[in-house]
Amino acid sequence: MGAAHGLGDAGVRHAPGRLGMTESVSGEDGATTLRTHRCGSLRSANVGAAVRLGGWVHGKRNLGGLVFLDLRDRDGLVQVSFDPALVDESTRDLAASVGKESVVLVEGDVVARPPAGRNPELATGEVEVKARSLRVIGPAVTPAIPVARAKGEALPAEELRLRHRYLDLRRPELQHNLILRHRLMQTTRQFLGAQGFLEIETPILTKPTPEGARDYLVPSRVHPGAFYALPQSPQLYKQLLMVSGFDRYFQIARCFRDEDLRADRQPEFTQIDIEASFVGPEDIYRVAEGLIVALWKEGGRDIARPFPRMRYEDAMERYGCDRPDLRYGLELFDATELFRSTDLGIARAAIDAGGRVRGVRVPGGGALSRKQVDELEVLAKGAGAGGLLRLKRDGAQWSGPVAKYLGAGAAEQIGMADGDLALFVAAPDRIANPALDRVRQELARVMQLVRGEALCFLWVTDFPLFERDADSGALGAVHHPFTSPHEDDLAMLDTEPWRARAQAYDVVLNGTEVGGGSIRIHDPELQRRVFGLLGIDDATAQRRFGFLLEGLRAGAPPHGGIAFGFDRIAMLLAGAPSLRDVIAYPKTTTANALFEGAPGAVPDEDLRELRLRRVDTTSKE
RNA sequence: GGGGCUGUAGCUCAGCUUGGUUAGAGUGCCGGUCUGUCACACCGGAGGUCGCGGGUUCGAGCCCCGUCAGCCCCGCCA
Repeated sequence: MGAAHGLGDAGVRHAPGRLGMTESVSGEDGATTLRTHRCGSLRSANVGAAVRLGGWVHGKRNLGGLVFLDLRDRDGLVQVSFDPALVDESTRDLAASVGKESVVLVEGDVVARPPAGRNPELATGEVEVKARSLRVIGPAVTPAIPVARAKGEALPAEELRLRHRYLDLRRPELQHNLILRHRLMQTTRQFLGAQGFLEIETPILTKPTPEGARDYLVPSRVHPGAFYALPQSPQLYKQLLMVSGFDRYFQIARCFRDEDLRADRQPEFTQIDIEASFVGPEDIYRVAEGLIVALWKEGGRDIARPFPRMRYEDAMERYGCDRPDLRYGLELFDATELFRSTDLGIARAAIDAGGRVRGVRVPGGGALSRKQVDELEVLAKGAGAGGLLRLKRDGAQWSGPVAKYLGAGAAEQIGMADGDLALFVAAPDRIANPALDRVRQELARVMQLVRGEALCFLWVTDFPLFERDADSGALGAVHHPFTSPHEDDLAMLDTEPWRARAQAYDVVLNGTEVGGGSIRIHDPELQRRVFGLLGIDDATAQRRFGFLLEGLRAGAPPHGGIAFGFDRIAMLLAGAPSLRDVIAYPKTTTANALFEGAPGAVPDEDLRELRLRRVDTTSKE
């Protein structure tokens, strides 16, 4: 945080290629008929120039005879001085009386500041503008929330920041975030365009799909009682573009899902959507890695490729998670054999029921307090585990509830060194995996195992094609119903389809999924079989996805693709704590738009035209 | 659908544990002094539906119930 009124990011500002200064966006200087430069772009090289500036009054210092204004625009701040020797009294009085956040036009001369008067915390701190004239052309009422903040001053409540978004967006931090977002979009277009990908837009008003997330619905006026849906993704459209022969497609696509929000989840969000024909997974990996390298480079980070890969099966076994954070170790291991012959009831019961005992070795974990381990157990239980078994080594001493059940030498087999801790969950994998995953992540946090700014990218491959509902046994698609089975597992579709792998893959960064995709089914018969396994009969498939099946029958090339969460990437590269900080006008956790007040009521006559009627929902069901 | 945290001056917060005089601080805002500040400094002033509704009580910012909003999490997100 820079000193000057929280203008911020002083360290970043001077790092070449990082911050969205004029030069790095498009090379223009902002000159118009009303101004010659942007305020924040002035440097020592401009000394001697007569300039006209337009900007917002960021701060004001009135020393009596001498008045300073800090003038701000998207490039930054510059100090403007009103010296009684150079301006008449009325101009100086105007400068002294202008309200913060007013828009003014200033004419003046760029001068070098005397050495003692320089401000090293300001990019323009070597110079100032000595004003000759001032016009207040956009007077501002006192801002409801501060734009300029003192060092260490807290942000206003997020509710107010969203309500007065036009003010919040004036803050240099958010200006930086949106400028970065712009640059990432340009990088995407440039990179994919150069690879022969065509940017093609697909409809926003689409056909409702009962599968997957809830749709946002739009009533049709021309077809009373019928609805469009806003797209959850352009999936089917892009597959049909492949059928049409466009070969390589991309879109920076807005997508909509009517589900509950999180800090990293908005009801409308942006994906980099990619699809290509005559490809296998390797082709997608190559393009995706190239794009990611380009995006992170634009964000100021160099990353190595190719990314390491891990099969889904191995990720679950070693980390209990399909998007493991590889910035730290703490791999899981199987201790079933150690416990099989013991009298430890919990372990025996779990093993007899077909489960396993798996655990995590924690080097130096003996230093954790009883309370800290108790808290880990709370997390494990919250994730569904019955408990967390503890074993601790202190010199030659073994302690913890598990110690006395293990035979001689058993503890050594676990490979624990002096001062180590081991934590076990005895349960079937579907319970142990999420529990150990939580424990592992919390251990990394508590023990501060993540240091520096490591970027651990990873491909997770060979996801299962289906997941089985724990109660009904019904199959659901892990990725989506159009995902191609692994060619080696096609035979399993008739015998044990739940074991079949998919040609599906995710890109994971530090435990966060940044993208995912698959090779699609291009054979209409195979697509019908997969629909069938998913419980979608021919008639239903025809009704919902007839246009896809029809397209596949019209001569479909093998194709596949991937989609990246663009907002999430922007958030990561901006170092922002929330998706809301990289979206100009985001929604709240109840999907409200506080600034413009959406969603809103509509007049009854509009509803009549749509053949809709308001229904009283006050009585709870 | 469920759980947690928060809501007091324009903004950020204290006051709530243990109900009791006129609800405070910093900042911002308004007025004044000040010619090199950059969190300018100094002097003075205005500014409150304690989110909203109900209840308990002689008395509620504080206790209870409900409700609204924001944030975080679980479910959900093919």
